[in-house]
Amino acid sequence: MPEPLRIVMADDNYLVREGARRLLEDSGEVVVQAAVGSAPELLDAVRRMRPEAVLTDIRMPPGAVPEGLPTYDSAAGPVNGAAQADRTGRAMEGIDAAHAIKAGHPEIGVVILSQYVDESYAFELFRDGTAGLAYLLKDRIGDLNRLLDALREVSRGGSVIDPQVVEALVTRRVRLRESPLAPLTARELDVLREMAQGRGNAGIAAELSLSESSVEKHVNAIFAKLGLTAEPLVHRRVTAVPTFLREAGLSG
Amino acid sequence: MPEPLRIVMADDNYLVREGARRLLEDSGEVVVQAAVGSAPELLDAVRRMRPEAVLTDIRMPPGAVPEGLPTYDSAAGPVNGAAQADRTGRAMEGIDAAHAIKAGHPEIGVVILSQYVDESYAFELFRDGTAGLAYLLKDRIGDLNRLLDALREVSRGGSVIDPQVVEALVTRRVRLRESPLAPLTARELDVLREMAQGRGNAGIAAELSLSESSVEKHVNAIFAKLGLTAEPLVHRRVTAVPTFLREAGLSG
DNA sequence: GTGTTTAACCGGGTGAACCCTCAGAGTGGG
DNA sequence: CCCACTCTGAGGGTTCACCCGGTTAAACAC
Repeated sequence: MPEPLRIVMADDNYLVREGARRLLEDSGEVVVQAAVGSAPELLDAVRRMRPEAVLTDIRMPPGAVPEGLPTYDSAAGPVNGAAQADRTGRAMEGIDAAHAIKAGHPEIGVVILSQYVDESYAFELFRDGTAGLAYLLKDRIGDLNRLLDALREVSRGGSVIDPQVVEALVTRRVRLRESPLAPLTARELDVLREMAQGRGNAGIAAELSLSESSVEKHVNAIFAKLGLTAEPLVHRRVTAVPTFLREAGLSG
Repeated sequence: MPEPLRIVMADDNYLVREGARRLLEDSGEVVVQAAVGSAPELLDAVRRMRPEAVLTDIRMPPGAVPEGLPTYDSAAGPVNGAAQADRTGRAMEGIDAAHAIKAGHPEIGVVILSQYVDESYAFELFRDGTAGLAYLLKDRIGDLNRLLDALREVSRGGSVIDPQVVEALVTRRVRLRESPLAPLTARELDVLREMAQGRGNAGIAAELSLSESSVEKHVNAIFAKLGLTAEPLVHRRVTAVPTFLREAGLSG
């Protein structure tokens, strides 16, 4: 049996953090040097402990965990967080922490755990390369070995990506290429964006410093490219807007 | 120290299920008779074990967990789930299971764990009363005692609701009353719904078996009640639609 | 029985949104 | 240099969406 792997782990959810820590330690294959609840605490623990690998949730609060909630530090025992900080809603603090860790300690592997497949997050995680990085889905970890294997793999510079995440990355590229917005020119997108905000042609003209007839020209082209042919009972302007909002959400 | 509480727990997430089970058992205050990964398995385990309390995630798949993923049954040891079943996307299987358990065994308490505050789920959980039921948020469980206290409370017929959930229930009622859609008559809502689907006045007239001038009359009243006064650069029809979609999502 | 509200519908008028044709300028590729 | 595309703009015409005032009928509350 190889020597246990030294890791630091982070999850702001108490049950996940303490439960996973217990499972990993009881396996005998991992030493959990710290189990923390926020991104700053994670970076601090990595600095102090120099683990071989890090296991973190993708959704990490940027501030400390709420006051009174304990985390675990093998050198100092349970510690209390600082004053409560509000969530920013950004779900990438785990990824930001991974990049920061990699920048400061390239030899430390990082395993990111995510509740959902989100190809934009995976894309962001791997933008500087995949070495020493893993992206796993919480609901598809069927036993502890899968997690232990990932930790070991990243600690020696390898990479592990859940197949569903790979598939999502591939389909994202295809959907962007096949988006109904793809044939629109930049100016047409400008006009459609203003249209989606409820502006009439005069309002769009004012906003983009164009004449109304130019706006009309663009609007007609937009309808044609989105395949919105004139139909007697349809209000095309209204139907163009959700198309734009849906596709804009995809790419922006 | 009182006698340990006998519980059955359910969560389709392996890390949460096995980690929480380990934490609870190590506390010495709980005996986990079964730890399962799906709603049917939960109901089956409750039938066989007759626990004093149940701890379940709100988001439970209706089918068995994927093949090969182990769950734990203290009488039978690790068991494998049946053939893989797709997720339905409904997040209330945990609540449906709670209702089923309460119907069959009123003396068994149920603790529901949820990742998010969702007042419609809480409303649904408590629609037949709150006795023997708890609704807790995973991210606000700071230590094991909070969970143990809830399990004990529901096992003796009490009720525990996270204050954030109570607040969400209260603000839901207020928001429904203050919705901009509240002053609209039923017929106006019909017209607005068709409008939101991109129909012109002629299309709405055809769909609702009305004349166009009746539709025009309703449309004008809708704009007035939504406070959408005529402004030179604004296309009111386009701005009415997201208002409707947002508010309809709230109450639907 | 009376009054109010909702729902339906019409006619007339105005303004905005399409829709087509024509035209000029700038940019980039072959 | 030529061609295609994008962007801009105008004029003329048609259609649709508002907007107002008026009417009738049904349902409900007082």
